[in-house]
Amino acid sequence: MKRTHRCGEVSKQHVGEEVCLQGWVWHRRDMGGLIFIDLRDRAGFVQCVFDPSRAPDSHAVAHEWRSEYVVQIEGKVVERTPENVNPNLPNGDIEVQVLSGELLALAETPSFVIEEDSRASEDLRLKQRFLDLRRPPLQRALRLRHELGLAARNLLDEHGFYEIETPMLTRSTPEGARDYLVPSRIHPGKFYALPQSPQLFKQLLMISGYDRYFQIARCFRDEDLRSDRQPEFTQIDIEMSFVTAADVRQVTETLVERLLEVSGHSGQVRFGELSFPEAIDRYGSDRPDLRIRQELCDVTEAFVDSGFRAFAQAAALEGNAIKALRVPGGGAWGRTRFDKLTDEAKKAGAKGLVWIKLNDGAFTSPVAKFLGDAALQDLATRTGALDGDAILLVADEWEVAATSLGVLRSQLAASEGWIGDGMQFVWVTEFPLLKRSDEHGRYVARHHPFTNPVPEDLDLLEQDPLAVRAQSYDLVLNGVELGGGSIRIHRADVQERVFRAMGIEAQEASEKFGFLLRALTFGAPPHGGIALGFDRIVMMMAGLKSLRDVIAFPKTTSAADLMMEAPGDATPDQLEDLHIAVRVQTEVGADPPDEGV
RNA sequence: GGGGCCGUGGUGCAGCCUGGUUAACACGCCGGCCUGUCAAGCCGGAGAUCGCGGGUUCAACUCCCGUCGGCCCCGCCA
Repeated sequence: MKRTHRCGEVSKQHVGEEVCLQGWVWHRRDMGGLIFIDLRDRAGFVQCVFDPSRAPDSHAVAHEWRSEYVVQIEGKVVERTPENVNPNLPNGDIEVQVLSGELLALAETPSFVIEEDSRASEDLRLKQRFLDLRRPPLQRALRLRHELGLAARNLLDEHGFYEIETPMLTRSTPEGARDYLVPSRIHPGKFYALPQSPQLFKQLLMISGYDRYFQIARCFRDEDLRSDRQPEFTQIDIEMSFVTAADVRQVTETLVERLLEVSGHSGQVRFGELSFPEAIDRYGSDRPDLRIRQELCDVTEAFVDSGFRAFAQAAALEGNAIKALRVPGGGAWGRTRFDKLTDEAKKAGAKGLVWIKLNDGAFTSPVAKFLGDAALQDLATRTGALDGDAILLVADEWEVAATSLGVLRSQLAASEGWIGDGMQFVWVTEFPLLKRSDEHGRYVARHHPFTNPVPEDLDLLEQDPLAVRAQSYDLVLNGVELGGGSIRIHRADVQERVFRAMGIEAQEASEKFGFLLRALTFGAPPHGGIALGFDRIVMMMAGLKSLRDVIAFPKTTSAADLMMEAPGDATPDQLEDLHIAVRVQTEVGADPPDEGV
């Protein structure tokens, strides 16, 4: 007999039916007489009853079954008697009375228990990912991932997009992250690079007239990892011709609304908008978490004529600011707590942190004596600080002052429970086109070098490059950057000016991006697009905190695959073919390399 | 590249600071009892020399150094 249903799909509507189920033995409860087995598959599980008086053969078989055996049962779906109903289970009102059972495959005792919330350490689970993937949370996450990917494809198709694949073996381009390189056998000494994103290809597709493109594209970046960063990850990559930033954002919002719907986040979503300066000024971050209500205040004015020399001087300087953050309840905190906050602020670039406590109408602060009561009262009014609160202050260059307090804002929000519920989407726009790079000693693109400047800022490119705004936009959800995009440069002359502003001369530009510059001379439509981090979207929609929980076979923080034992050694023959000599530092006492598989 | 935390039966942890008994506990596993359990229960049992290497010491799971691996963070990355 063939399988008739998935275990988790058997429900009250099947009562009376004869079914054949196949799946894994999950929990087995042997009463001596009756044996209960929860038979599990990707759809869920169902309780199967083996009754020695009704079907002695199958009962004897089930007696031998153990966890994770793969088995087949045939039986009848019956309603449970009222006292035996388990209301906590989706199908706890029914069970399968087994008539016959057959073993399909034995299983070793799993090295960790397959359960909803595993207690096993993550590296063990990663080593035996095939077992970990049996756990319901992983099964739900990968199902959701499938559904979101499918929904994205369908929606983009409905909006006239073509899904077009672009190469995985491509060439290294300057700017951006470190590339993963692939040596060429046929071209000795040359390397392909795995794409950091399909950026250039999608622009070329626009130039070729494909009008609307998307791809659920794998991207690779050889940088150090975090819980929200994997060396290979997936983007929903979108590009459109003859559009403005508003058009791209409109499509993106429609897409995100569909994805919310599919993942069960019903209700209206608002997409807020903040300019980059506003985001920095109010939240101290270019990806603010708007679930946190506390905002930064600008109190520069309060210090202009203040008796606190250090701050008065800072306030007087052009481009500087004094930013304040009100900490509800901070009045009760001790010295140590503020010292720790000061350390954090310094790590974030601030020169220091000033704190003021307000208790019973009186101010306490290391700098209280320099300020005087009137000034302190003024500060309290400006920040809205109440009795029992504290105020944190940083004086510095405007962006440094704001972002260092922004770091404290996020940290305090996490520790003090300031984070509200919901999905707070916000577009961050008007990013500066360029930023200073200490590493390169010149300006580099904040987004990427093909981002179109705001037209009215174009002439600032030569005079005041940092003041040039980009036609770019980031989509932020609850403090997590879901994606970003821009309107691209579609004129060769503008592209050359931008390269020049970044200190890339015409010859260098043509060496590195010649194909793009050439393509731009053959009739490029105005175009723009966006790339959304698909893994992050799934993570957020599933309410999870780690990307590893929404990727079937993720890598560790050292970019290793513990199950495959990747990366692995290459054989001398392979290296020979690739014209590669390996120079590894072998240290005395170091472990010998693993045997591998 | 830097900082922090962790590594003890199959799994998760206690012990380590204040070196010295049979390395505790829970889950899992094995066996027994049990016909309505659903994280089944009760009884019994097996199972670790403490990531690896070196050092200190009469003696190291415990102290020191190094190393490997995992996680988190900064730098990096969009």
